Amino acid sequence: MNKATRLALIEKLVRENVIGSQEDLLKMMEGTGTKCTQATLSRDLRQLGISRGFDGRGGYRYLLSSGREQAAEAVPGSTAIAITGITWARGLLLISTPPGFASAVAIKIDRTGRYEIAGTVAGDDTILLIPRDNISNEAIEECLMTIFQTDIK
Amino acid sequence: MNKATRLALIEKLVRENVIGSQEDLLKMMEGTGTKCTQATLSRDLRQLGISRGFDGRGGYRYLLSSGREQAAEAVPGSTAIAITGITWARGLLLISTPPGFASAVAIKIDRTGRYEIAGTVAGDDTILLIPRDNISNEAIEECLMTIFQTDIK
DNA sequence: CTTAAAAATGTATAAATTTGCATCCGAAAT
DNA sequence: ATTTCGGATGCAAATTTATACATTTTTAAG
Repeated sequence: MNKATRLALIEKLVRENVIGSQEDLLKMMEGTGTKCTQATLSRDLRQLGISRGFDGRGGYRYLLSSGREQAAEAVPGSTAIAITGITWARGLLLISTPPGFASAVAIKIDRTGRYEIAGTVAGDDTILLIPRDNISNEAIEECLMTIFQTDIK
Repeated sequence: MNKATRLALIEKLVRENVIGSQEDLLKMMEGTGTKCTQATLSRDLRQLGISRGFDGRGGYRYLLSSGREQAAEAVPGSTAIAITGITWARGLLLISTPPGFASAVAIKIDRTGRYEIAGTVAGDDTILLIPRDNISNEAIEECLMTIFQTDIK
């Protein structure tokens, strides 16, 4: 039994069940032959981006983070790692970041003054990037590569 | 001081700051004259649907449930001067403002309820204005002229 | 195969959050 | 003004989660 198997099991259990505590999850794992301690579970949940929210009926429930992407390990001083995902939609690029990081990343993009990028709008953990007319998605992605590659170790 | 005030303060603080524990939030509340105990905070957070997630850097952060954003406080006085530029792209209008002014300007636009404008999204220094289908760029620009001309001395 | 370094895990403990219970406070009714 | 009722709150205990530390396991390099 390896860690990947355990993480997969945990994600599956959390996705398919209403689980209110780590102890409950542990019990659920017992039958499967893939067990661990509560401490390990705590660490696993963080790695999976699974946090405890509310079940809407007065109780708690573990939930997969809405962002869906799990952030890579942080590299201090780097903003490149603050991009956790990108999605194209209607000619616009949605950039995901960890909570609170959107502004910092957007500012970095804005400062380059790249012509291809008409502008950005940053929320808390999402940036909307609007390309100029007649600029391809590929060109924009290349811009981002250029902007952030020096930050990537 | 009543509960509604406290809840509003808590939501505002959580929305605008990276808060990792209830104790931290308590300390932040101290200066405001609206205080309570950590136990009450725990109950308040549940009521507001605010739960603890991850900040993407190895720490924790309290988060509002499903990305509900809240309009910022309107800035009294002239907002016309707060528009530093506009750019059309992909049928959308990007409005630039000085840092921090986007919300105030966007609110002013929204309040007019102009039919031609489907909606706006404000970041910190940029507003994305989405025109309704089949509305010309010129019509939108005229709307803005109308909205802001009274502010222009 | 052996060794060194890194990663993973469990144990024990600390830290953080939740909750039971008693009390307090304010609104409505008498 | 007094009583009554229900929500709100603080306190302290219980519960739940996170982490420091030691140990084991895995990985990588000779």
